Amino acid sequence: MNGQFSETLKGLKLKATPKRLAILRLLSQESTYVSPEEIWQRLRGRFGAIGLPTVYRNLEELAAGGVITKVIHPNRQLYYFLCSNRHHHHHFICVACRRVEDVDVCALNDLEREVDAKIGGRVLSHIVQVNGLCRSCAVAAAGSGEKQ
Amino acid sequence: MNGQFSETLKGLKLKATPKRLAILRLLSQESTYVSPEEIWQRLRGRFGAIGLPTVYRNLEELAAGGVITKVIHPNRQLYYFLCSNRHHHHHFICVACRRVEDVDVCALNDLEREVDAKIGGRVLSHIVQVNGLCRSCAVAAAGSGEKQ
DNA sequence: TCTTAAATGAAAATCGTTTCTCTTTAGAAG
DNA sequence: CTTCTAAAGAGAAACGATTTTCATTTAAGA
Ligand SMILES: [Zn+2]
Ligand SMILES: [Zn+2]
Ligand SMILES: [Zn+2]
Ligand SMILES: [Zn+2]
Repeated sequence: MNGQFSETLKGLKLKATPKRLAILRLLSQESTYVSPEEIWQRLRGRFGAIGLPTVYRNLEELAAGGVITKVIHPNRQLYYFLCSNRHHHHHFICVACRRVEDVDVCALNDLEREVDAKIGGRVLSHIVQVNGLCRSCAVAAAGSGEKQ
Repeated sequence: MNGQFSETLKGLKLKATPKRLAILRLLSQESTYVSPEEIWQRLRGRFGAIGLPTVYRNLEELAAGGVITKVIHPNRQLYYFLCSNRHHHHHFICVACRRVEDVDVCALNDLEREVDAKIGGRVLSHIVQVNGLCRSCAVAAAGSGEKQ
């Protein structure tokens, strides 16, 4: 389990430090997207301490290495999510409870090709994300009275 | 021309103030995405003055009203773009020169339907954006020596 | 005009994120 | 098991884009 993560880190040429392993372990157990601050709060007790900059740095490195994913949030803050789905896909995120669901959109390679053909140049990255309320949050919202 | 914008603002129940009209005019003449700060800089001379918060507020209102579009930028700062294409579509953005090109992806309604069916709940918004280098910027980058 | 809610500017606050600098440590080499 | 060094981390401070506050001005309908 930890060996798994150590391998992952070795693959990225990152040292398998306790902090990194803890961050990975936490993310892997979490089914929602999480902010650096939250990760920091949850990790503070264990270890003597962990610095917030360390959390930010590691999350950034892991995201750059493709191990975790950044969430594009309407509030423009940073959130990360570890998804074990190894195929190219994208996400539905619940803005209320922060759950994440995989979305397999078939047209993505087509998309990149279309852009490539029409615009030329180089595609560096693409974002596809659906924001909303998951079923339970939508039901809850409907239960109390809100718009419509 | 200004009447056009006044109508737009009236439609959003926003007063047609000189500042708003100027922001709209500026955006409509611009073929790239622009930051609030840049808009502010360019508008300072005309009028006695315009406040940066005013720029931020108005851009946000216009975006909320669907008149302009937010760009999701890798550097996580705010950028806006006024696109006259009235159909549902998304964008290719050049991270170098900030040009914006329309991308018509056919699968979008399908996407929302798929999410709706698979996940349930309520879809509030979706993001589709392709980031890269436009043709000329890619050529320029290739011209000088960079990675690969 | 007159009236009023909306809009604005200037200054200050906010706060998520990053930088700095010194100390510690993982991991490879011997 | 030591030694060595580049990488990693802690804590504090800085940063800076964005937002808030609040007193003043203004668009627009009556
Ligand atoms: Zn996933
Ligand atoms: Zn939810
Ligand atoms: Zn370009
Ligand atoms: Zn467009």
